[in-house]
Amino acid sequence: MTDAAQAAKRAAQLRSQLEDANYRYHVLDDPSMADAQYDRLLRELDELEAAHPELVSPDSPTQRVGNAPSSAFAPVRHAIPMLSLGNAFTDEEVADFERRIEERLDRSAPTFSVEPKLDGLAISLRYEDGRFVQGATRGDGATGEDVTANLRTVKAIPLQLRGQGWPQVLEVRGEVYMPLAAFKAYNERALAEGGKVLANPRNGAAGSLRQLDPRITAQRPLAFYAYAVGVVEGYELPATHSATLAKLRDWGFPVSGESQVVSGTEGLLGYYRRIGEKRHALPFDIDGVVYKLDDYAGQREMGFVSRAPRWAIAHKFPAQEQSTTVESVEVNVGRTGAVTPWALMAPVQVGGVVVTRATLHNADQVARLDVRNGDTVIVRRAGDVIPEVVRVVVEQRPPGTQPWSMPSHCPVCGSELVREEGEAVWRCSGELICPAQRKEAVIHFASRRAMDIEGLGERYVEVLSDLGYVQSVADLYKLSVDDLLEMKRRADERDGTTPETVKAGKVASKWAENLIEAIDRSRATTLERFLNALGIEHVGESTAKALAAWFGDIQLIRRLPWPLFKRVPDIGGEVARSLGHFFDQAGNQQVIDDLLERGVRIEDSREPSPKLREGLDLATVLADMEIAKVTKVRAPQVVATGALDTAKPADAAATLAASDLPKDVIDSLSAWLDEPGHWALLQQLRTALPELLARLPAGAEAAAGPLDGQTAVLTGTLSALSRDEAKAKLEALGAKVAGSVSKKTSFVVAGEAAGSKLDKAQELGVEIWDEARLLAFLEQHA
DNA sequence: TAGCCTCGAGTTCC
DNA sequence: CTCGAGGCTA
Repeated sequence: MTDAAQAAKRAAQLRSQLEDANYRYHVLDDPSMADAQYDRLLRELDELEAAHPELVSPDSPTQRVGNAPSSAFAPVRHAIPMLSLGNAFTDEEVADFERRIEERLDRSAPTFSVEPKLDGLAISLRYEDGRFVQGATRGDGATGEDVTANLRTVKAIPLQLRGQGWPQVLEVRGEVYMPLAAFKAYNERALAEGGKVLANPRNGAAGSLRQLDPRITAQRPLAFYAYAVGVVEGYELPATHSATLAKLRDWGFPVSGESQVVSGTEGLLGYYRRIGEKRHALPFDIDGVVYKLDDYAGQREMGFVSRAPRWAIAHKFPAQEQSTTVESVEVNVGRTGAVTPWALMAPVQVGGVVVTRATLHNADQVARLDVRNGDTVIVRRAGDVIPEVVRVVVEQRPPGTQPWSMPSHCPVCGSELVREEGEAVWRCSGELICPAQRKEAVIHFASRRAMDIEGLGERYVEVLSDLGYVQSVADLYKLSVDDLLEMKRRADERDGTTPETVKAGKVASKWAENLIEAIDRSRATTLERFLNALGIEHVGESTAKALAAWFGDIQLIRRLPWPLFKRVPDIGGEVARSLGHFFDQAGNQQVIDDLLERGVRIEDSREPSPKLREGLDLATVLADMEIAKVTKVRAPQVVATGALDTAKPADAAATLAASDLPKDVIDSLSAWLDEPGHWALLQQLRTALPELLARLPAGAEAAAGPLDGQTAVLTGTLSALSRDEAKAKLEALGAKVAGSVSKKTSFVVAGEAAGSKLDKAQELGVEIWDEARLLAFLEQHA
């Protein structure tokens, strides 16, 4: 055999191996070859073709890396037009579609071939004698663009048909798309390398096919599914669409594994529901499902209306992404004074609900998106719930707009807005004088997880606050039924809505009585709720619970020098200082006094926890205070000098100077002691420490629970008990209940419709309990 | 000091 | 649900 003949034989062998690997990977979803081996064979073929240029053919796998750029896309006329489909959005419309077919064909419950509708780009592929010769976009349906060179780079598209007995001429229609995982990976890499990221998988796929340089297309992770045929010559197709799909698969085309055959309206809607539920688990974006009458005879009989077939329809999911216009960018002032910008938009349906507003988080986010008044924006419901502005359509920006900027003063109270070094949020400096902050504080105070005043929502707090009835949260406990009725009258007067009927009067007084009763019920509370209700910065539910468990008593907590808060696990310098700052303010102490005076009772006061004993000494606390140079090692040495037991700062400084401590320690401590308030804080600590120690019960630890040291996470909806109840019961058995899954999670309790947390648990191999298992466990350890 | 894990805070709509 | 930031740990 000649050298050239041998090379030709080897090249043919390599091509067949590589195409086979492609087929197994993209069509059968059953890879037979490691990526590295694939690359090795491809390189060998490439070298072989370089040495023997006569061996290069357009259907060689080496050509998938893309050829040099072409200048434009030639128009391609579709001999059989690429149809568009009619849309159905409701069950009703699907039923109508099915009924029309039943009536016209005089059949009951006809059979349909159904499949997901991929959100990609429709294309047509032409094969002559089994070889891929031309690929075109859909275009307007009659004429598309020749993108053959780009399509050659898509590995899921066979360059040569498999098996035997295929038509002499075959046009295959299908969708080019970008799998979600590949899209994500591509963007991550692009971001890391400073390249351009793709906006979404659909645009990514469309943009990739319109690249003039196929070598760029080759870099994009595109995939393909076949769903129909166009021109077929020299071949008799099977009688049904579903059988044709099976043929396409045999010939080497990927066909959606989700396609099925169902019958009647019920079959169609059932399929729609099943796919809808699976939608987020699918590895690609879909925007609905497609129903096609399965038998070709029936299709011919049904015919067409204008451009769309009567025998097929797309049943669309409610759109998850929509465009709308920004009417204005407004700001909101929260409980902590955080000023958050949000967009007021023209109402638009997104994922089945009407959206008019979306948060923009903070000034940085507005700048990043560059949202301006009048802009057209793309809105999406993040995690299917919360509306979010994805991006601005800059091409549609009206002329003469200015970038948005954060106002310099609070829109509610006029105080200056300030931003802490290194923080993202701007805050209103008005604190307690800002009506917005006061209002939010009251709403938080009354909320379910705080004092739980039923019926006191945002609406009423707003009026109570505006009309001056409630300045501080303690004022709530001064309100009478008459106050509320008068307030309501004034509010109605203000709004100009006053139907003064006897009935309205009765309804109003019943409302007032109920609210007063709810306020009264809230007087009996727990320390945890009370602490949470105060609205101390950085102190939410979880921290409030820890404080309650460790210190047990509000009278102790409200007078504790701040470094002692750091004795509690999960409380560090920031939170401890925040607590100290809050209780240092006379106004806040007054509010606590007022609340207790007006009948608020903390019903679970108890001794501080004996676990505190460890570390309740001056040296440990001193090390906690984050004084420069006074470390864990140095603090005991400082205490040993006795300098802190002296009567005046000057004495302390003298004692320190006389000690054998390093000079830098002495200097930094002396400087610290010179600052206002620090000496006083030290004196407080010296009295508080022994007092606290004396209050600690000598008793042993509580009995061990069966879930001690375990962390549980709840997700989905439980049926027998609420999430809060489940949480409380698990905690009673010693477990910690966290909000998110990590590798530290001991087990995840998954109820109905569990979402991303369940996925995460599976990914990390965390143990998963269903509700039955939880109930059985609780039962057993009751 | 970086890199988890959590918690807090703000948010939308029914 | 998401983002930002605090606390803890290797």
